Amino acid sequence: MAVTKVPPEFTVPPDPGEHQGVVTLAHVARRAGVGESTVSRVLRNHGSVSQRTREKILKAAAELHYVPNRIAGTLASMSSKLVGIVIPSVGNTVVPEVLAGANAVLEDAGFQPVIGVSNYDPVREEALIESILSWRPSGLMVAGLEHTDRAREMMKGCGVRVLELLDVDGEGIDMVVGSSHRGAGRASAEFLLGRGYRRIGYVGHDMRSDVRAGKRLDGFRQTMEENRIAIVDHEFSPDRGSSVEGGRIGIARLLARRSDLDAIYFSNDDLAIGGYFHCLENGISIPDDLALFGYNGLEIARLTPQPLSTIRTPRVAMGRIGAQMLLAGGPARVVDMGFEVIPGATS
Amino acid sequence: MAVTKVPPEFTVPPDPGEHQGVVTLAHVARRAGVGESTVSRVLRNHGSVSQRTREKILKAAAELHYVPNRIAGTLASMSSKLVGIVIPSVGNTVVPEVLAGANAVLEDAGFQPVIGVSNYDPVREEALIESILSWRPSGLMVAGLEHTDRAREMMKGCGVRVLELLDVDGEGIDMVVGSSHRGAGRASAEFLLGRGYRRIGYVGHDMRSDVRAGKRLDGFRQTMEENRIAIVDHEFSPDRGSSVEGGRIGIARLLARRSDLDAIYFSNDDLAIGGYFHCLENGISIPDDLALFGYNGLEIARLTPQPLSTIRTPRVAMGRIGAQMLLAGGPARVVDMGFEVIPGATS
DNA sequence: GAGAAAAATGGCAGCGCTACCATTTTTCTG
DNA sequence: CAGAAAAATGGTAGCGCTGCCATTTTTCTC
Repeated sequence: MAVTKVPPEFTVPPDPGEHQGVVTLAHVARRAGVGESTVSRVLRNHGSVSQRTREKILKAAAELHYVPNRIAGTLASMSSKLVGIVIPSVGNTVVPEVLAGANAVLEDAGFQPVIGVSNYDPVREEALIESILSWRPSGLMVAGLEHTDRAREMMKGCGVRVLELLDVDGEGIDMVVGSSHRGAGRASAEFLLGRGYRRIGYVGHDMRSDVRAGKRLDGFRQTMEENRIAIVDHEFSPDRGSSVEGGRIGIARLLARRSDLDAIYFSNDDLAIGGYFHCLENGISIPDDLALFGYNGLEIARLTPQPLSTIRTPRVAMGRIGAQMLLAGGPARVVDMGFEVIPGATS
Repeated sequence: MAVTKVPPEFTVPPDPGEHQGVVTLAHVARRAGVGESTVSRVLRNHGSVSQRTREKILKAAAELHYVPNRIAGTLASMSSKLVGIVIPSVGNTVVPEVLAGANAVLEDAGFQPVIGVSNYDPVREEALIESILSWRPSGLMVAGLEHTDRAREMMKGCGVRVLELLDVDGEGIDMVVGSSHRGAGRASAEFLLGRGYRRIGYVGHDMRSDVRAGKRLDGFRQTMEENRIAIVDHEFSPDRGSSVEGGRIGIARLLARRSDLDAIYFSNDDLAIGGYFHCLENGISIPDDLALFGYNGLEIARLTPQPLSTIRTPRVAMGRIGAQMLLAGGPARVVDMGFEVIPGATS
């Protein structure tokens, strides 16, 4: 059987609707009987055009179902309406909130987010940053302050404003909006010590990937040491990322080893809720038998039968303010949004 | 005081790093002493180039910190490595999972997602679709089958492959990957009726915005009616979107009116968990006094002291398979990914 | 109503890259 | 080693739009 050579015009995907190539600005101009630049002015609402031609052009554009090509527009104007966003994960409850705050601002300003997910992997993050920068965004938002050397270099030298989110403990590249995790850790320790707890355990997840959880533990430890008290024991859930299940498993293992703990500090609310469920199920009375403390101030942690003791950060506001700063483009600076200790009922 | 006219070169944002305009492919070509097309071939790894020149070019590119301009590349090649994604919300636990599945596939194929969030508003969705189409993506993923007429028209006529996610109950535009919500509603009713529950209430959130929740209720009602049993009473939480709190409030109100219910069907797991917490707090014994049933099969719903009775859908797989189909570009078709009833311990 | 100012409009050169073709160089063949 | 085939390379016309400038038209002003 002979091999049939397919003519090139049949290899392109079949396009529904009978159009010979897509409608361009030139088509609209011809149809409206005006010059291209006039059409461009009308569509961007920029420059002066008489009411009559404006209507003529709008009519022609609508009739042709014209959709402007922003790729071409961006290339020509050398300024894009794209903003790059690199986040460590989407599953996480925290990131979507920041994203929501940022997105609201970006959308109002006509910007479109281009998103990359690093899965807490710095190497992947580096690749994503490079890839996103190749879209020549007007700004770049990344989570955290820790990046590979090459990633930092790219972000410094690309001529694009960069905003680092969610953390202020460290050296920023350009603009930084977040809160102190070390400080949150210290505040957590102070809170538990202040309530008289002395035999405190820790349940966390993989520190290598989640640097910020590591910083919290750091701060926590530091304050404990300053009070000459040690963390009795700790358990790291093997789970990738944070999860309720990790908390359940972690607390079970920890309590199996140490039955004399009076409080447990969790690396975040997800784990803490898992721990809380474990206690509910096993008749461990909270906070009398055992106190629990988390981090994040998730909605659900406030709605459990006993609200969780935790620390809340203004995540939506971080996203919002971060995006505003990025678009406004002022001088490089660090904004510490602070945090709030939520006493709850589990400590 | 005289007005100082600022020379144009000082009105551009100050760029860190001393570069006179950004490095372009032409710079790399000059530095490597070769033609532009050769550089392009090397950088895209496409076409034949000798080892010697390849190395020369790569070296030059690295030395100049060259970052390709994909905007220009896309315009020239008329095919982009962008995929548009329109989602109803980010806060929702469901969407991130689908996103994660899709993103994994997209990234492996070198695509970058451009995301828009509609907040369950069809008008906003329409605007987002238009906006995203103007970036000339290679594909478009949208949540759900319900769109404004103009949105449908744009998606049909734009020559871009479209994938509708999360639902199969209705007419699709091009490709569809999801599961039946009406079917899930029916299965939920069958399950509860099969276990002998007869006095069933419903707690849901705003149906107008979340069409899929409405479809589930529809299917649920239908099966109930076929069995000559009516939903005793219902409560719609006024909350925007789904939330644990809405469930708590809803169940409280419903039980205040009707103390004789033996089961409650929730529009989703978030609400159901809220309901569950309410029961825990008020000493309502589950499932003896009252049975609970949700929808989604969230991780957390499986880890409460009593696992929630619910329905799970393969969301990550939906995202993954959807993205694969979109990139592969086969014929238009509908893939029903089905669902699974999780008996749990709350019914 | 002439002359000036302001508003409206069109023309066209790029933006940085890729696709295509032409040309040069290298590698095969017998 | 000539001649052909294959590999390597360069030149260049756009992709669709915007920014700038030149030109035309309208609106003031006295």
